[in-house]
Amino acid sequence: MRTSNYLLSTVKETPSDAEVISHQLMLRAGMVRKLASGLYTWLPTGLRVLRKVETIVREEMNRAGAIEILMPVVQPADLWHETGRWEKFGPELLRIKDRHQRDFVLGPTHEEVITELVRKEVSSYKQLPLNLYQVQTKFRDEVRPRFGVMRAREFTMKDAYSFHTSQECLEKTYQVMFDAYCRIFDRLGLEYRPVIADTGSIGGSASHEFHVLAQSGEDDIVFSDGSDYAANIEKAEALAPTAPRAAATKTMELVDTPNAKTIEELVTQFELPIEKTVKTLIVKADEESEHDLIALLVRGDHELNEIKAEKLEHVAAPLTFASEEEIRAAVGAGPGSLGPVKLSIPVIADRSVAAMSDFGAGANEDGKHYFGINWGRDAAEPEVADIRNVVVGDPSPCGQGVLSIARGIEVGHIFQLGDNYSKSMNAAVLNEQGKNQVMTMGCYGIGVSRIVAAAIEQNNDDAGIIWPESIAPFTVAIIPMNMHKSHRVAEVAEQFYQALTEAGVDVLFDDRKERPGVMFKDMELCGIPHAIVIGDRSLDNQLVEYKNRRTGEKEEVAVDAVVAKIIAALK
RNA sequence: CGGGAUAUAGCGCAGCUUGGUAGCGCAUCUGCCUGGGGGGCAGAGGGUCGCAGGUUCAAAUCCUGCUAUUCCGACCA
Repeated sequence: MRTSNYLLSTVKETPSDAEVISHQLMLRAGMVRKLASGLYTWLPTGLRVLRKVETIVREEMNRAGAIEILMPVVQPADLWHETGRWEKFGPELLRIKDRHQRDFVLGPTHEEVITELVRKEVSSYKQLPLNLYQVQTKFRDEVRPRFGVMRAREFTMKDAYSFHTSQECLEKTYQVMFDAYCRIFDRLGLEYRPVIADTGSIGGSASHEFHVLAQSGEDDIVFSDGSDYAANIEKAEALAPTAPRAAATKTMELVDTPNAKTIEELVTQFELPIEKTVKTLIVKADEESEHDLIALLVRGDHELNEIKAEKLEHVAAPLTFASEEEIRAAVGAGPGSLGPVKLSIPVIADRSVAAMSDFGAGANEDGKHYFGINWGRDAAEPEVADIRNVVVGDPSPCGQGVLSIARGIEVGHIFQLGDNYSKSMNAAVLNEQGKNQVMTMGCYGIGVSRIVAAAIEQNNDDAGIIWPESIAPFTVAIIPMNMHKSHRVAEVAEQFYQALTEAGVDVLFDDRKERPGVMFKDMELCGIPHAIVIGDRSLDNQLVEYKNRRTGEKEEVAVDAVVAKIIAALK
């Protein structure tokens, strides 16, 4: 490609509304442009990268035995009613009507459509297992789109769905997909980790996420230093303290705490160790509970894990915090003065809270706390559950090592769905006994457009993007000095361009009538891995300069050797 | 959903307090110079100041409403 025939669209200044580095660089390098909140146009350079990612994903999916199809973005609401997700999905699901006033959705995912397809097309166990995938646009009406294509509303996703007659068969395909994902992220040249994950709104049992490690990631990933255990913090189990609860040493006292509405205020004003305090969070109970509200207790220095909490029996899902009015009506005190003593609603305590003694908590009376509370004596022994986020230094749930935490960008997610969708949609085949059998499903997603941003988060410097070779928009840049005056330079540049193009290399030939500095900056901003600089100065000695974007190393190479050198380096 | 901020040339911003001719840098176009790191000189084009009302002789500027964008929060006990 010649820049004179191309839309390079690079920008010198950093757009003011771009927060993270990948978003800034994608705008500056002319990869994407925003059309509206969460909606992006892909410019030629961005599209080239996107396509390269797609190609790697396709190659590895095909290699792993998956078969490509393409399903519509617009889906009839009927299917979503069948699975109950029309109600469950919430406002993220964009609902539209056609001219006949029939309901449709813009597909945020395709379980319904694929299950509808397979229940019609597949009727015998002999046709299974089957693994179908597509690379398709998804739409999720995100609460807060941000970070450019990292969390966009419209985005490109590879989604695969497998169908089986047995759990064993599903597990086999699940493992094949797990391995294929590792190959994909290896080839993409990214630093990533597969982690144990929650299944979220998609549903199902076993699940792993693939995270690209980056500071700007939106998820907390938990690692053990004593094994290869890794999990999303949503899913990482906080083990019960091994030491038994210490015996009570204090009597409970009622203390006036008019200015302590938060744990922090309580701790600083009364010199209480934060590990001796308890937070009381009031959430709504589900319809089957006898009570409207439930109290959740975590230690003052811990955070509630909402995913764990909403899975508890009698806790309403999605987790909903009670309003101040509801709390006052039920407890008689407002937030800031709540605690387990003489509390009239059911209490669920975190494991670490259950192991506490002589602790402080609200008195359920405005402006007062109890200090020196002990379970059994001052409050009934609570129901105990794991409801907190793990923290750095916690013992690993695998039994070996302690936990550390890093940020990750979720770029892949695989699930064993089981019969969640096939059952509600009655997707069955005849088995070997000639009996109807509901299929077991797996589903496997990769955020293709998000990978482009994630790759930049991991690969950039002050000058711009540093693409891994496998997904660079161009592999080689030809940068001629003063080409429009020097015939010699132009001739050599043309010759390189043809030779590399014929060799199947993606070349960007900067034939603009620009000054050298402009061309250098643009090629570096765009992250092209290899550059050949041609100028009269070195041509005098039959040399040109080779420059590596990642290492920054420069090398003088003989004019007639540089093309061969680069082609060799690419293999 | 709650709170804050912003909206002026393609991009980044000033002007608004104290109402009175629409401004800067970059980019764009023309010419000349320069030609190994976003160069120089000279000239040019480009704006219903987010939208709709209101106040006023006069509104980018003051008032009201709306829209869009963006940041923070949504762990608060």
